[in-house]
Amino acid sequence: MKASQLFFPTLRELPSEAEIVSHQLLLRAGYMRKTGAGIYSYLPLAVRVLKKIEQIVREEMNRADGQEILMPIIQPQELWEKSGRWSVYGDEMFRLQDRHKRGFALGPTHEEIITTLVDADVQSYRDLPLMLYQIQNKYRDEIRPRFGLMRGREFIMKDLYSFDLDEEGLDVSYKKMYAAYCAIFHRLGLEFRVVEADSGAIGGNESHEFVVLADSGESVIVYCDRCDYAANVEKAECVLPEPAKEAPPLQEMEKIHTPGVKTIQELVGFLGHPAHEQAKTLMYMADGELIAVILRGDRELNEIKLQHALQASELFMADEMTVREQCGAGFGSLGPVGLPLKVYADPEITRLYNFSAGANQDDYHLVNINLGRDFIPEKIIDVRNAEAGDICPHCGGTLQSTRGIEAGHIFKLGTKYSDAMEASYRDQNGQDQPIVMGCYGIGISRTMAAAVEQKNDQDGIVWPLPIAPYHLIIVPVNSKKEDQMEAAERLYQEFSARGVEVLLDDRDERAGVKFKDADLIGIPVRITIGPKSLQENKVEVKKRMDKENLLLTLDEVVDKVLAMLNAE
RNA sequence: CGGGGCGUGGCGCAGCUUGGUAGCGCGUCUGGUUUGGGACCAGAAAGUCGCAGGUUCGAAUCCUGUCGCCCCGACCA
Repeated sequence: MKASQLFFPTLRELPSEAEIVSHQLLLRAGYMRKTGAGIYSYLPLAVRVLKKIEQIVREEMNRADGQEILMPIIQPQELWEKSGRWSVYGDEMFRLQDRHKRGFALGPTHEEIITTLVDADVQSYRDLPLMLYQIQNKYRDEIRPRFGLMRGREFIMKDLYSFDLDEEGLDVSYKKMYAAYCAIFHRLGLEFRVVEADSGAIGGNESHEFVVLADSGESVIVYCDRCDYAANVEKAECVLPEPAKEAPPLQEMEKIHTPGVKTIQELVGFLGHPAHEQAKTLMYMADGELIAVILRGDRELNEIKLQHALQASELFMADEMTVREQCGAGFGSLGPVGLPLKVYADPEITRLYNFSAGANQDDYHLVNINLGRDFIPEKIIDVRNAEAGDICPHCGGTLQSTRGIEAGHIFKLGTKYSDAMEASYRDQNGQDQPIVMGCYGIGISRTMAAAVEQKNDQDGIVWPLPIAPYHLIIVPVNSKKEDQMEAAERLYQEFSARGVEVLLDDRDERAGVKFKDADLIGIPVRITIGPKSLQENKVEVKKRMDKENLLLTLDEVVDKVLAMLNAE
């Protein structure tokens, strides 16, 4: 491709709307433009990257016995009513009507369609197992789309669904997909981790996330420094350390006047007790009932764990009015002692002695509180987020923490949808059995953004070779010099003939502009053809991340660069 | 949905408090000089100041409404 023909409008200045680096660079480097909030148009360079990601995904899905299909984006309301999700899915689903006022949804996911499809045409145990997938746009009316492609309202996704006879079959399919996903992210050239994840509202009993590591990522994960354990902080089990041999003597509980002290930090200053010797009291409405949750002052509550532990279908933080009515004090003065409600305590509270917390009276706190003596929780439940420094639940090692972007997520669904959609097969004994399902997604467009987020520097994007829009860019320093252009054309032809995807920067621009653009759009290897070296029949080769040029003769450069690319 | 911010040539912004000629940088076009890390000179085109009402002799500027965008939160998984 000639750069003079390529539509890649690069910007010299940062677009004001972009906050994170992948968003900024994809706009600046001319990969995409915003069409609306969370809706983007992809320009030629982005399409090349997306197609490459899709192709890698497709190859691995096919290798794992997946078969590609394509389902409609527009989905009839009746299918969603059958699964019960038309009313449950809420505002996140784009809904529309046709001229006859029939309801439709823009597909946020395709369980309903595919289960219906499979139900109609899979009748015998002989037809299973089956794995079907598609690569297609998804639509979710996010409350707040943000960060460019990270959370869009329209995005490209690969979704595969597995259909098995039973749980054992599902295990096999799940393992296949797990392996295929590892292969995919490895081939994409990205650093990633597989983490145990919460399966959330989708249900099922096993789930893993594939997280592309990047400091700006929204997912926080912990991983063990000794074994291969890794988990989303929301899922990671928290392990209590061995108790101290001897509990310290219990001090007498005392009420302290603490005017104006509302936060843990303020109390640290006031009492001199560190946060981990205090208890934090959080108030939640769980299915309409006000409850209190106690955890160590320096910890964070994990609402998902709480919701699971309480088996609550509806859970949200209580408002101060309700709290004040029932507890006699506002936020910042609450504590477990004497609360007329169900109190749930994190296990760590059982290891706290003589700790402090609110007194349920404004401007007062209690010190030397002890569980068992001063209050008895309804239940001890693990409800905090895991953190770096925690004990690994598998091997006892120490957990480290890092951030990343959830690019893939695999779930065991079980029979949730096959029950709802009545998708069954006839077994060997002539009995109808529900099909056991799994679903497996990769955000293709999000993966592109995640790659940029992980691979960039001051000058722009640094694509891993497997997903770079072009492998190589040839830059004649001065496009008006015939000898330079001749050499450039010759190399362009030779590389192209050998299967290398080459961009030839034949634009009538100064060298500086060409270099800046080449770096910005992130082409892995650059060949520069300049007057001095060309006199010696040589050209310069430079990898995107290298500082130094390599001088090679025109005769050897093709083989050498091919070897370099193959080594990547 | 709550809080905050922003809408002014293609992009980034100033002007608004105190109403009176729409401005700067980048980009674009023409000509010339240049040509190894975002060149220089000269000239040019391009803006219903988001939209709709209102106040006023006069509105980018003041008032009301509305639409859109960005950030934080809640929500979702």
